[in-house]
Formats: sequence, C-alpha cells, structure tokens
Amino acid sequence: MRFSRLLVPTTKETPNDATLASHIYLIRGGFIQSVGGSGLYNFLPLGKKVLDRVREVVKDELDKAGCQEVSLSFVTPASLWQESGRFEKYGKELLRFKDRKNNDFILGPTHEEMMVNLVRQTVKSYKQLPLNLYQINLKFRDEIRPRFGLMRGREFLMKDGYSFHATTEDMQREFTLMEETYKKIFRRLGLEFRVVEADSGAIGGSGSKEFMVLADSGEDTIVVCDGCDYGANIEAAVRKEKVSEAEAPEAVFSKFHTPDTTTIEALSDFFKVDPYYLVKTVAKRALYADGKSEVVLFALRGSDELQEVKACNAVDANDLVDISEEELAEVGLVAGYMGPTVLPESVRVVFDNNLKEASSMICGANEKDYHLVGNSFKGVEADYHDLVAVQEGDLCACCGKPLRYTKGIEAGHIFQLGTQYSEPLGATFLDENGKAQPMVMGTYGIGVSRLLAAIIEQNHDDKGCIWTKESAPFDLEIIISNIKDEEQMALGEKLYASLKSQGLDVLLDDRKDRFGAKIKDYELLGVPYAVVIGKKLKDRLVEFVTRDGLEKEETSVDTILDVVRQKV
RNA sequence: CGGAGUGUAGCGCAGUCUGGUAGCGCACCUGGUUUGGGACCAGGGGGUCGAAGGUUCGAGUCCUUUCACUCCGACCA
Repeated sequence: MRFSRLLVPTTKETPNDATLASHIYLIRGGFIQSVGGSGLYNFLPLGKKVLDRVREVVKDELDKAGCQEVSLSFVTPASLWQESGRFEKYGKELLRFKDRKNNDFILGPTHEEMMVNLVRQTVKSYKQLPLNLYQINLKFRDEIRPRFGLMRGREFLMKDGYSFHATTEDMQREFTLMEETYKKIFRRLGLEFRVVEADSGAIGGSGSKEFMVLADSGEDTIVVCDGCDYGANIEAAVRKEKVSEAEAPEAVFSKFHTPDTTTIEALSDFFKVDPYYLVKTVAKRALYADGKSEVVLFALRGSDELQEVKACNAVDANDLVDISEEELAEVGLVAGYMGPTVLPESVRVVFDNNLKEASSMICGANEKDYHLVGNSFKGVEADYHDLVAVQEGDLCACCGKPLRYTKGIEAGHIFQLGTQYSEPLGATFLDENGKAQPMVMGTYGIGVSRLLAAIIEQNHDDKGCIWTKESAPFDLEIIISNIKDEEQMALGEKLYASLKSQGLDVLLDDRKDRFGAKIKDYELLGVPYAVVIGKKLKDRLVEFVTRDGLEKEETSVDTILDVVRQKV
C-alpha cells in the first residue's frame, strides 16, 4: 500500500477526552474516529485492518479447535429474551425498541438466546452433540458511562461462542479445551495475560474464568499469588481463613454503654480490642428481579471489608444499593449500632463464613449508644456465605503465600453454563434411551475490539503504538525521505515491489512531506519495522529500524533484502 | 442516579461579563521556496455559534425551555 493513497488522518493534537494511551494513539494514528462521542467509533482503513488481523487469529485458533462460525441476526425479537427471563432481568444496558408493527426488539449484548434458539431447531439427537458454535459480530450495550475509547464503547466487536453437550463432563472437557485455545490466541497476539477465577455476573452459571490482559490502566482488580498459579478477580477471590494473633476480649455476655461509638475504629479504641473481634454490620437494600426489594444486613469481622458482588450473589439479588439512615429507622434499625443478633423480624441477615463458630465477639445492640459484648456464634445456625473482599497480604488458599493486587483488562471470559438457558428455552435432545434431556452448555467470549485497546495499553511508548507481529497493520514500512531525489525514489519502488512479491505486507511512504513528518507518523502508527531510504544512500547505505525500542541499524543497499528477510 | 463543567469551521480553542461586520492555531486548497525530526512565504475555501422560543432597531453574547457531550462518583461482560 502507498501511504499517499491511504486514508490515515493522523494528528499532532490529542482529543481532550482521551486519557488512556490506547485511546490517544488509536485516534491520533487515524485508526478510529469518534462518532459524536457517546462510545461509538468508526474504524478507518488502518483500524479495520488491525481489527481483521486480530479477528483472524481468533477465528484460526477456534476453527482449529473444532468450533464452527455462524452469524446471528443482530436485531433480536424480544420474545426470545422474554422466554429466558432476561428481558426484565437485564438492566438498562439492554437497548430495547419497537418496529413499525409495535413489536418489541432488542440489540443483542450477548446471544445465548439466539444461539439456543438456532440449536433447538436443528439439533434433536445426542448423535449431533457436542457442538461448538461461535460468531464474531457487533454487540451493543447501552453503558451508563462509556469511556476510554475502544475499551468501553457501547457498540463493540465480540466473539461469542456457545457449546452444547450431552453431559456435564463433556461440557467441562470443552471448557478446558477453550481455556487452552484462548491461551493460544492471547499468546499469538503477543499479550501478557493471566487466567483468573471470576464472578459469573449477569450471564449466570458456575465455574467461570476471565482472561486478564495485565495493564495498570485495567479496570478490574485481580488478586494474584506469586507462590503459585492462583489468580482471581477481586469479586471472586478467596483466601486462607484469617486468624488473629491479637488477644480475644474475655467477657460474659452483657450490654455495654458505648456513646458516640458508631465506627469500627471508634469501637476498637473504646474497648481496646482488635477489629478482628468486632462484628461489622453493613446494611444494603437488595433489589430483586421481580421488582421487590428488602433491607439485608451483612455481618462480617470488623477487620474485613464487604465484597459487594459476593454479597449480591449471596442473597440472589439483581443489585445492592446504599441505604439511608431514615430508611434504616423505618424498618427499626439504628445506624451505627446495628448488630446481627438483635433484629426486627422483617430484616434478613447474612453472615460471613469467618463468623462461623466465632466467639468473644462484640456487636451492636441495635439500640442507640449500646453494644453487646461476649457474643458467641458457636453452634448458631444462620445463613453463612463468603462475603469478604480479599486484601493485599492475605494468604493464598492454595499455597499459603501472601496475595497481592494487580490490574487487568478483561479481554476474555469463559463460563460453564449448565442448563440455565437450555431448560427455560426448551433446548433438549434425545439420549440413547430416547429420553429428552436439556443440553448442557458452555459459553465463551472474547472482546475483539477491546483487544486492540489492550494490545496498545501493553505495547506503546511516548511516541505511539507498537503493534505486535500478529496484530500489526503492516509487516514493514519503507520510508522514502525525499521523493524528489530520484535515486531514493527508485530504490524505494524497487524494494517495495520486491518485498511485496515475497509476500510481505508493505507500506511505502511516498508522500511529499519532509522526513520529520514521515518518521513521526511511522512512530505513531507503530508498524514493527521500517527501512529508511535517506541521505546516506549516496554511500549506498539505508537504515533498518525496529519500532520496539527504536533501534536503528545502518545497512548496505546490497544486503537490505537479507536483513529484512531475517528479521521480519 | 448524585456532583461539576462544556457546546462557536474537520480537530483544539478565544469571543459571552459590558449586545453592534464570525476570530485564532492545527488541518485543507493554489503558487513558490525547502527536504534527516511534525518547514517557510504569499494567497484562498470552509460556520443554521447545540436546538426552540423570547427581549431588542440589532443576539454567539441577555432571558426561558430543551437536547447533547465531557469529567468525578456510584454502577458495569
């Protein structure tokens, strides 16, 4: 491709809403163009090319693993989503609209329903299973707050795959195969990543893993262990049960006057007791799918923090929201002095696992200015769940070494779904005994457009993009310093033709601009290698440039083809 | 949804307080010079000033309504 014919509107100036390197360089490098803000982007020729290359890697590995590509209708009849129950359950991110006949439709944020519908109409027998179908198509999620360019757009390209099996064991075999396949994809793209345990979120199901591209700008906090392979999203991370070396406060059960002691810190000071022996009681309003809501108390040790996603899952709610003191008072709770042991009838309480069998605990008396000391939960039957947010320094449940936090970009997510969609949607097959069974499903996603952003987040410098081999828009760029110099021009054309005939994808910068502008554009675009034909041509020398590190190597005109063949 | 801002040329912005010919930089077009780190000179094109209504002889500027977008927070595969 000739640069002079290529539509790449590069700019010196940074758009004022761009903060992340990937956002800045993808816009400045003319890969993408913002469409009136709001998380919508056009892909310009170079962006489209990179997107296609990434997509090709994904497709290649999936096809090798036996998956089959399909393309589902983007506009989805709402009836399918009503069947699965997600039409109501899925929040406002789901874009709903009506056609001229006033029928409801949605733009798919994910396509479990559509794919199950496809399969239930075509697969009837265990002989047709297993089956793994995927598509690489646009998704739409009406994000509350799109930002960071391609990282969190509203419209985005995603690979979503779905597998269908006769047994749970076979689904788990496929799940493992997909984990391995995803690893191959991320490795080929040159990404540093980590596979972590994850919360299943709105998709539902159990046994889910996320593929996190490691980057400081990542939106997810992940907990990793340096002693072993353990890694998990903070939303799902577990730890070895915490014990305290602090002395337990010996006390018989009694009520204590504790004026103005409404925080864990104040309470710890008041009794001179480690927060480990205090009960932290967090009140939330739980919102349920059917539109109902209730006040729920979450009780955990004062030394721990509540992990809201875990809490939400523990009560099977759609969402948890904060609650005001007034609302608490209405149901008979006293803010600052709540405790899980003394409660109005109507209030639901969930205990953290760490409180099971705990003794010598201090908790609120649910009465202003009073706490209860000497509480024991030995033998107490209650609703116990894991509710705590793992902290840095907590110990790994697998190997006992300290855990630490790092940041990641969620680029892939695989789920063991089970029969969660096949049952309500009636996707059944006949087994060997002629008996109808719901198919066992897995679902697997990769954020393809997000991967472009992730690649740049991990591979850039202060001058621009540094594409990895399999994601680069071109293999090599030839820069002719001055096109009016006939010798330079002639050599450029000759190299261009010769390298192209060898099957390399080459960009020839034949624009009328000066050298400075061309090299700046080269650095911004981030093609892995360049050959610069410039002043030294008088001495029969050209430059071979490696974008990563910007190393320059002077090479004779006679050997440049060999150097390129060897390095590119 | 809470808080704070911004809407003026493709992009980045000034002009709004104090109403009176629509501006600047980048980008773009023409001609010339220049050619190893985003050149220079001269000339030029491009605007329903977010939208609607109002006040006024006159509104980018004042008033009312409304829409959109951005940032912080909450939320989020």
